[in-house]
Amino acid sequence: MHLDFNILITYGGVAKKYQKGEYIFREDEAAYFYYQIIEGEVKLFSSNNDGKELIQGIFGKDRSFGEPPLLIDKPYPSTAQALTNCVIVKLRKERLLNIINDFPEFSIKIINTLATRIYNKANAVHIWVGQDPEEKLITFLNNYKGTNSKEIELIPYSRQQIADFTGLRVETVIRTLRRMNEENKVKIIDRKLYY
Amino acid sequence: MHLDFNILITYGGVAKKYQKGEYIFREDEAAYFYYQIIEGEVKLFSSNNDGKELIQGIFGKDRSFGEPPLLIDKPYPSTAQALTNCVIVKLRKERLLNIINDFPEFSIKIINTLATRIYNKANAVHIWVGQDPEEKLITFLNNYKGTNSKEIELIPYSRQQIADFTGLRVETVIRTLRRMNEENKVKIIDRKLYY
DNA sequence: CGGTTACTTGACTAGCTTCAAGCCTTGTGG
DNA sequence: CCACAAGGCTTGAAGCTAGTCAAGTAACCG
Repeated sequence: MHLDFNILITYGGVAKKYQKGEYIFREDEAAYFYYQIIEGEVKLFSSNNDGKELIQGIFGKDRSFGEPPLLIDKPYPSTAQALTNCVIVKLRKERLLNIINDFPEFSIKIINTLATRIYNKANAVHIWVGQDPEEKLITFLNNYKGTNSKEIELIPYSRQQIADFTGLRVETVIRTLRRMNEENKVKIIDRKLYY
Repeated sequence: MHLDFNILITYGGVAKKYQKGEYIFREDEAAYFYYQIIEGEVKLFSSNNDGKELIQGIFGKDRSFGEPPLLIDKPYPSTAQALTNCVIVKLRKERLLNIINDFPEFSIKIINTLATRIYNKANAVHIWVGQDPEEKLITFLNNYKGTNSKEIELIPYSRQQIADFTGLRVETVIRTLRRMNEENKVKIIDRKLYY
């Protein structure tokens, strides 16, 4: 989802700066705002008892995030953290509802956004169905490409991030990718991963 | 989501019987219909290369399913199969859109439904974050109770279904549940599971 | 009752995780 | 411009444990 900047400001949205590493919201907190990224990258993740993270998504410019809990008045099931310095517009829930009221065509937009996210999550499940690490990694890579669709491209994630996306350990990711490189299933050039 | 039966029929919905085991739709098929269960239970699942299943959900009376791909014109990411003999209303996509047009308040309903599903899926991710089987099972059981919220209750799933929900193997589920029973974390009476 | 399905148990094994250590790259401050 | 710190990446060795396979038992259903 992505609302026009001018509309956001008109309805009382406020652009706020976040330092790299700063938290935008945390797991279990109540949801009061609609967030849309103007600049920078945001990581959305849940963590388990041991502090291990599972990344739900990494978002960039013009992406909104955290709407589902906002829309249904539930606490956040995950934490949002700035990966880089960011500028993010915050808009109070009531104001978002005002926008939806004043521009009914947004309903359709929201429905499509939410349906798309469910669809993507349903696909992401394949990552965890896969028994062996290679299957998980391939599914992860395909899902990433699905949203971009070029032929072969740089995967802009660190080994640790890939591990946190797939639920594997860094070492397992490294070893598996190395083997897949030898088998020409991925390309690793100068430590960078291509697929 | 749940539409009134009379409205469904008025707009051209057709009630159809499905035998136990019959498929309602399959992974990768195009989506043309809105489905709502009148009677019986439906299992929604994806499978991997080895034929191992991962259950996305088991639904009963008055539940609709499969809307996200329908709304965004994508093929189904999972398969729907009748767990019992079922009666299900099928409604062509255009007719569903007609209903939405004629009853604008449904937009809100749909948005809430979709937001709720995303929220639940985000929670379900915790199932796979968990390293050890016990953590996965506890998360699964909590998620199940979350939608019902009674104190202690029968879990109406077979060991195999729990395995397919959590991505574990039947044997692992059995052994872990037995240990959890000994440690009073769950109750097993006469092979039935309570939590 | 006979057949089918679900559940249970034991033994074994593969391979992921863990732990520990070292290397490479990048950015920063003197 | 160089030295150093910090973070990411890589490797090896060892242990644990969930998966696999095989067999047997209990419940359910017609």
